[in-house]
Formats: sequence, C-alpha cells, structure tokens
Amino acid sequence: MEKDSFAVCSELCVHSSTVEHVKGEMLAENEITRLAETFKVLGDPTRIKILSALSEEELCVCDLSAVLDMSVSAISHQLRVLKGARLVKYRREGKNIFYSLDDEHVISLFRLALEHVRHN
Amino acid sequence: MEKDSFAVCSELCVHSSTVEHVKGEMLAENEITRLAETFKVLGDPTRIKILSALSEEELCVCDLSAVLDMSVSAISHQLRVLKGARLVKYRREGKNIFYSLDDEHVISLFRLALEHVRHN
DNA sequence: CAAACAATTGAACATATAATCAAATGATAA
DNA sequence: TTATCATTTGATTATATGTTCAATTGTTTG
Repeated sequence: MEKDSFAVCSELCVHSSTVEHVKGEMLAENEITRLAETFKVLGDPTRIKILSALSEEELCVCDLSAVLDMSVSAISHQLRVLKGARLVKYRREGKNIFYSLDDEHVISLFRLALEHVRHN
Repeated sequence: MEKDSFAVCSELCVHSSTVEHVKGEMLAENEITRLAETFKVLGDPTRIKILSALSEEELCVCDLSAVLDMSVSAISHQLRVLKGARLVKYRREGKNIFYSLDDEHVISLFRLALEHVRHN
C-alpha cells in the first residue's frame, strides 16, 4: 500500500499527489515576490549596518556616513533602497535629513535571523 | 543647552557624541556579515518557493522541479545555496534525494516578513 | 555489466547590484 | 544673492547572481 510514500517518480518524474498537494499550499505568487524583495533588501551588509544604527536612534545622513565609515553618496544610495522597501522613513530638519526605522518588525527579523546564524 | 540635539554637523560633518554612542551599540562585524548572508539567501523568489514548498513536506528534487515548474538543474543549484546557508538538509532514499527544512526559524521569518509587506 | 533514472556540476551568458565620482538640488546663513 | 553645507542623483565600472545547457556522478534494475 501507499505506493506514494515511495520515491517512485513515475512517467513525468514526479510524485503527482504530493506535487498537487504542495502546489495547493504554496504562498501566493505576489506574496513570494514581495517576501523575496524584502529579504533581498536586508541581504546587504551596508544596509544591515544602517538599520542596526537606526535601531539605536534617529540619524542624519552624514552621521550614518561617519558611523559606517563610508561615503555620504554610498549611504544615500542605500537609504533610497531602504526607503523603497518602507524600512526607513525620514524627516527634514534644516539642512539635515534624519532617518529612522519605519517598521520595528526589522528588529524582530534581526533577532530571529541571529538565532539562526548563531545556532549553526 | 544640548547643542547635540541640533543637527550641527560640526567640522567633520558629524554629530560626534551621537556617532560614538551608536558605534558602540552596533552589531559586531561578523554578525552583520552572517545576517546579510542569510537574508541574501532568502532574497530570491525561487528559493522562497522552495522553502515554502518544503515547509509543507519533505520533497525530492524532481518533485520540487514539478511544483515550481522549473528545470531540475535550476532547482539543484538553488538547493546548493540553501544547503550552504543551513536552511535545508537532505537524505538519500534510493535514487531520490529528499530535502526538508533544516531550521524551523525560516517559517517564523516568513511570518514576520509577511507581516511587514502586508502592513505596507 | 549496461541501461535508465535522479541529481549534481561547471561553463557560459545575460542581468542585477554596490560603490565611486562628478554634477545637481535644497536649505540656510552671510 | 552668493556662498556653504547636506543630501540626492545619474553615469560608470567592477562584481555577483540565476538560469540554461551539456556533461558527469551516483543509484537501482534488467
């Protein structure tokens, strides 16, 4: 019984009932896209540093530049990406523009991902 | 008082006491690297789909290929990446190799990140 | 052993991405 | 308004990445 429990990749090289079941349970295409986009934005050390810094306090671009020891331009380019992903927000104060976290979920994401990397 | 609370980016264009404080609180360099690496691996729709499928049940490569409607080779290349990040593990059973999640943290990460994308 | 199947590997190609540099905005102060 | 400071923008370059294709490894079965 239960031929299905064997790795009999019949005709089309697929175990059809399993495939159908899993297909039905998959995340929706647009959710997958947005999940991947979000993680991709988090998948860069410079952006992680920026978010890590902003999790401490609101900072202007030149301060971020000093904290990370990188050019203002490089920081600004990355802030643009973070803004696009709605991970940071900003406000102007005179000549300065202060950035801060737009979503505290980021901190939880860091915590979880750190558990993963520390556990391995 | 509190000149520091103003955006006076003195001499070096930095608000030094803030910068020093934030520098001290930043995540360690190696943690940042590993966090970014983990998120980068999650930052691809194909890999998200694979993980989403595996969160349902253990699957062999050809079944994953059928579920995602992609070539076995493409799937295999991505499984290699996921293996490298210790996100999936595998076991051989005859001609088939069954993959499964190596770390249930992934599911929590998905849940959190979905909250973020749905909230925006 | 040879044939068939499942999966991995490596090279190649096209695309995406991060930092740099130079130039352009935007805002304030002299 | 002119000068200066803070930030953004666009083009460029070097590098990284995902998929394809062809070839290979590993396992089972005839």
